[in-house]
Amino acid sequence: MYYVKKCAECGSANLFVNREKGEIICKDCGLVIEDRMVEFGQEWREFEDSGGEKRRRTGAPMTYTQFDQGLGTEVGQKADLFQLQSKDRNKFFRLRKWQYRISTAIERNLKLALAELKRVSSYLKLPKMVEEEAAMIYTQAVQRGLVRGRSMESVVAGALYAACRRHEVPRTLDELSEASSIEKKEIGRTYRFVTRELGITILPSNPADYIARFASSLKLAAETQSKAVEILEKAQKEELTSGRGPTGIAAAALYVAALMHGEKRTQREVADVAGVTEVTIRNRYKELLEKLNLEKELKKKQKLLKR
DNA sequence: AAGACGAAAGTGGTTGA
DNA sequence: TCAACAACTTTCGTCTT
Repeated sequence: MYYVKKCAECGSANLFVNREKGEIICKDCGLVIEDRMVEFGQEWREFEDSGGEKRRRTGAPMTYTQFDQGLGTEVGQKADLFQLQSKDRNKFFRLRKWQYRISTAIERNLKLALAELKRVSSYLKLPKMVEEEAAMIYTQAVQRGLVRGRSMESVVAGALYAACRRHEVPRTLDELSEASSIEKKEIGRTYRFVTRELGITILPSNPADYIARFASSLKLAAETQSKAVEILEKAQKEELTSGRGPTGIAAAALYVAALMHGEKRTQREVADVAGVTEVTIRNRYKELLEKLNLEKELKKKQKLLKR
């Protein structure tokens, strides 16, 4: 659907469409081809329910997509967008006058919020799609009055965090916190609240998603990276990953993988980039060695490396 | 001296009555 | 709403390289 037929990376036509997540994934190389499949089943239904019959096809959902597409464009065009949006709303508040005040308030809020969102997003070097998704989530949150009683910034941060998770480019709460100067727990709270209220389903984040970023911070070879992922897969099977912090597991897997490939990093170094403590790495590391029988493999490699 | 290891106590969040 | 609980952190002493 949506006209994507081939993988941009390897040209394969072997694609997997995940409607729920709005993604197309190449089965051969794993590239996620983002398309504008803005299909949030649950939210749309919500709007259909409250928006009346006429708006069913062309109402609120269109606004999102227009808004969404416009996000990626230049500032000059942004004004048009807001006009469009208010134009769209005009129809609505002809019927209900009081809506006027709310919608202008929403627009004002949105302008500020999107500026903040952009700032944080560029600070974290997030992909455009994530930024747009976050904007969409934020827009919905505002329209549903979820910002009331919370600071705008914290909702922005929460929306960004959610968008990151949905796109499997996870940033830790710590990173979001640093970028937005909102407390970690506050972001977590609004994140949970917003996703619950909007009915956004988020897959539990996968430790493997962190590997690439951590590995490059540590300047580890690609080999080591894939070894770490391999270890992670085994760990999943042994149910070592459930309930534990994904970053800790990712860090431990990387640590082991680095040892095996003679690219030794100290626990401290790994712990720092992963944002966990050495103790956590040690615990995970111990579990990994025990449960996956990596001990002999590790010793063998190390003996080899000594010579 | 630096890193690895592990015990013990403390913190923040989840869960279930 | 509160207490029990698991995961994680902090701190610190000891062992290893």
